[in-house]
Amino acid sequence: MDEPLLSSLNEAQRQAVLHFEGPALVVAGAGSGKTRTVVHRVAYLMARRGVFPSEILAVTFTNKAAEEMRERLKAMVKGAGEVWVSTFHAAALRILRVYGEGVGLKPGFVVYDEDDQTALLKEVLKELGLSAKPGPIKALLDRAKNQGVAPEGLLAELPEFYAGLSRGKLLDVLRRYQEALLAQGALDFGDILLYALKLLEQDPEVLRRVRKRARFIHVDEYQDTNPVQYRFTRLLAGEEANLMAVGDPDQGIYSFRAADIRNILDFTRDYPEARVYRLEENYRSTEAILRFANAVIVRNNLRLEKTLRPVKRGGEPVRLFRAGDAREEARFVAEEIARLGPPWDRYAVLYRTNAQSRLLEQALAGRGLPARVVGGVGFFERAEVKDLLAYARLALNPLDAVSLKRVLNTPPRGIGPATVARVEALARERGLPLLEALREALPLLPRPEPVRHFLALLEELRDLALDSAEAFFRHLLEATDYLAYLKEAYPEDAEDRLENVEELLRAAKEAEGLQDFLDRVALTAKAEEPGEAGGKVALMTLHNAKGLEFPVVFLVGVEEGLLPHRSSLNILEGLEEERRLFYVGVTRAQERLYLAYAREREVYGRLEATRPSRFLEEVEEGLYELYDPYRKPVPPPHRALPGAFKGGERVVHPRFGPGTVVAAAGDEVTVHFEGVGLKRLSLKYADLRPA
DNA sequence: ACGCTCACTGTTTTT
DNA sequence: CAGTGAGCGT
Repeated sequence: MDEPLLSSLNEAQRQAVLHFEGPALVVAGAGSGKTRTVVHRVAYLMARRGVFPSEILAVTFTNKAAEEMRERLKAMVKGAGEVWVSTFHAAALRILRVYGEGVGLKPGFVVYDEDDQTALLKEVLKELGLSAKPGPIKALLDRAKNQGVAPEGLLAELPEFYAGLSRGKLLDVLRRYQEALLAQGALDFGDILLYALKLLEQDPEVLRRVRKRARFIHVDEYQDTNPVQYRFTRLLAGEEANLMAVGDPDQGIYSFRAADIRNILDFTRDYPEARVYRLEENYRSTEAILRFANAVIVRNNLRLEKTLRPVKRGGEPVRLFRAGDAREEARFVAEEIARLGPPWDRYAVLYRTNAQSRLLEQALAGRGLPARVVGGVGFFERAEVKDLLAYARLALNPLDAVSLKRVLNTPPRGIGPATVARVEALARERGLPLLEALREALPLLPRPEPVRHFLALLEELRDLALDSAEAFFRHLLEATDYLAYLKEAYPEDAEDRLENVEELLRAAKEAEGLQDFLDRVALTAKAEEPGEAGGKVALMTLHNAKGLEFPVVFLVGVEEGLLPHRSSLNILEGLEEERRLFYVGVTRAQERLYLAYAREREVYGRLEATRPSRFLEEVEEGLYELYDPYRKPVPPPHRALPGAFKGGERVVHPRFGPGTVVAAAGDEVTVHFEGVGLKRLSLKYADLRPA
């Protein structure tokens, strides 16, 4: 590394970069050059301190962040390719792939995603003859795993009946779930870290080896670590504790995932030797934006005192737009973007909940503005992609019953519920894995051919599983005639789905092998989907926006109930986290920041009056201004109410377009839409307006 | 065994 | 309203 590179840093950054051994806490405000500092520090360790790249670990929060760090390191210092840069989960999974048998994992174990987890939970409930909602149980399970406590420990805090089950029954479910999971060679997301931690705790030899590979540790976004990650880090750091924790307590927004900002607040207590470095000089945002941001976050109590100092003086004022409803809010965003002009990837629209994206998408599309939604329904969660992945997992792990059931009759091959019931009964009776039972059941079936066929297919796939991931999928598509099935089963949107399959193949090409591919997929967040080039307006939740920056940011839905979200209000410190979320959104903006709220908004399809967010009231008036350049000449016709029609009236529906009322009876209206046909609508729900 | 229609349910955020 | 699951008709 060149000395001039060091001189390109500010004083605080330089101090942090020069830190050598022992623990360090880098309190890095938004836009203060955090990644830059870590990258320089790693480079400095290698170039000036004689540390081998193979002794350095850098943990990031997302794969995307890991990738970026890897790239920047490679560009700066030779040999950086050997630095271990990874997310917590990817690091843990890697450890488990190598040493997992030590904690009872089967080779070729698979990682279940949320859907699989829910599917298994449903199975268990069915098996135990209980009717309960899987959702809350899953939440409980996740919480226990993220906190690293046995489910019994959490149970005590719950009401006697939770999710419609007594404590005893609930415990049965949780135990049976874990048992089933392990029996079929699967881990759920929470297990990954938990098992890795267990492994390091109980096997000194493994710990020694991993420590050798992680003599100097960096943890990014330390404020988002949960108790398991905390213990994992602490154990790995050991006595030497060459640990650099980097983060910002003001940006801790993952408590629902059991992240605890106390981990960063208490760092100097946990590591009394720690040196503290504060990066408060902000290179990202204008002074106007930062003054607003500082005014927001200063209201929090649970923080380390910190004030961001702008490098960019002055700037456009922060602007607030007050819309009548969400549609108008969306229209404002679209019109303002259109007015300011391309390039479109300068803009981001941020919101609290995914449900808010729809209207925004529509409004942007209506103005012909290209947009991409980051997150939402993830690529790897689409049915056709999940089908193919299920085949792959099954090929690597024949014990995986969830995947087996998914593909058993997809594409349809004549294996129906009757057969499944029979096979499951046999499996239970004889204590066999499902696939074994399928084989054993052959002589007992009235129509064994389809099953025999399926078993032969699996054999074939098992051999192919060792090939490249791409070759595997190509063969799979051929052997199952899957594309033809897609066209037949989804005549409406077969094209999109075929495109998704293409995308899967493209992604598979990048992987080292099938196992590697599946691991990557399991650890890839929705927000990091493949494809999706630039040149588009970015739409995403505030959570997804963390770590990103945009010249122009629209932060919409700044309302009571939404931001702060209503669900946070009865949670201790929930309000502070909502404020941090707002702060994160605000600090994404480089040049211009727009805030917006709507006076009424649809919730569950019901219209509700709203109030502006208390966060706005907390900020002094002078730090933002009202903005309304599009005073509309004619207010849009209001939604039709029951009794508004007799028949013959012209109306407009957001999806079906213009139409004519054919018949009306109270709330029920029948409308003929041009080019669509007759539709029966309920005025209570349908957004039907007089034309 | 398959596909369709009908009712129900749910929205906080995601590695 | 939209997405999902259950039940029915073929």
